[in-house]
Amino acid sequence: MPELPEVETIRRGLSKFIVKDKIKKTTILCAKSFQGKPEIAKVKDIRRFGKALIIDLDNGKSLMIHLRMTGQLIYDGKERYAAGHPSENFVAELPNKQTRVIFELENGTLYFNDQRKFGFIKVLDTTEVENDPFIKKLAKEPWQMKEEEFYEKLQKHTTSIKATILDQTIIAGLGNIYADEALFKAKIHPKTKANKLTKKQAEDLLEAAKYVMEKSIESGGSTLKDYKKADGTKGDYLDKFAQVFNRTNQECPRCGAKIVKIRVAGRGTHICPNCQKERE
DNA sequence: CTAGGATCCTGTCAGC
DNA sequence: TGCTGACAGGATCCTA
Repeated sequence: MPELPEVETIRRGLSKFIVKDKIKKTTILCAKSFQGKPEIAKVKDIRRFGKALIIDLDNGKSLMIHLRMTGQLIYDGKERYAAGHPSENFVAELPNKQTRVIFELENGTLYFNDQRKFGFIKVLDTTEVENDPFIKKLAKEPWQMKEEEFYEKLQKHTTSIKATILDQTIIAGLGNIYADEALFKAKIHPKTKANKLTKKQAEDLLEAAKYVMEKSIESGGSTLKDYKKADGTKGDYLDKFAQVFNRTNQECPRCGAKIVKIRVAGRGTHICPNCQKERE
């Protein structure tokens, strides 16, 4: 679930708590969730490549973390910092049955929770991070991509524009939410063939992708502070910026038509049938 | 090379 | 209440 904005939010938030602190002990509760041998070392830096997080250690090793659908990182020290897939775990007693890995640091504890076990942490030599297959194949992020380059890339793909922008080797960072949001903003139907987009549409889409993700990063993605409202009830951070995602039957904020949920590229897809007309 | 579908896993929710 | 199937903010592998 966490897409680029959530992972960037975690990178920024977690850095404040664990950079310069030392990992003293690692407890692996689910073997599938941790590949390699745990390291005892200080945290030097946290980097991000697309949706992957890299924790660089001071002994030449790095921890690559991919949260996939349901991963979360929750730091418990003097205060709690939780981000990733929003759930009750943000405020729950930890560890619990969804906790897969526990890192004990000098000043606190970092929990890696992951309901569906699709996410993982793996130990790499820091010098090898950029050779990791996932990271090596990763395309540029929207901010690094030129309009012309994006348009040229789309010309090579005959599948739906939604499937195309979800492909991290074509453009990095978008997931199901921001793909829907960007397509809505650019007024493009998700089933449109990628190579049928006009140059103007490609430009609008790239611009929209940057806009929706920037806006989400500014609002802090899904973090503890958004999760629990002042009255103690469950928050919904999506309400802050999502125009179509998870808003089936609600009114389109642009034209008032009812938002519809369809299936594209095997994923639930939200559109305004009036703003995003299917052509041909 | 492409594209579509199954798959990894656990949990929740709608419908009967 | 209990069961069943569909679905889930991701990516890879397999097939044709």
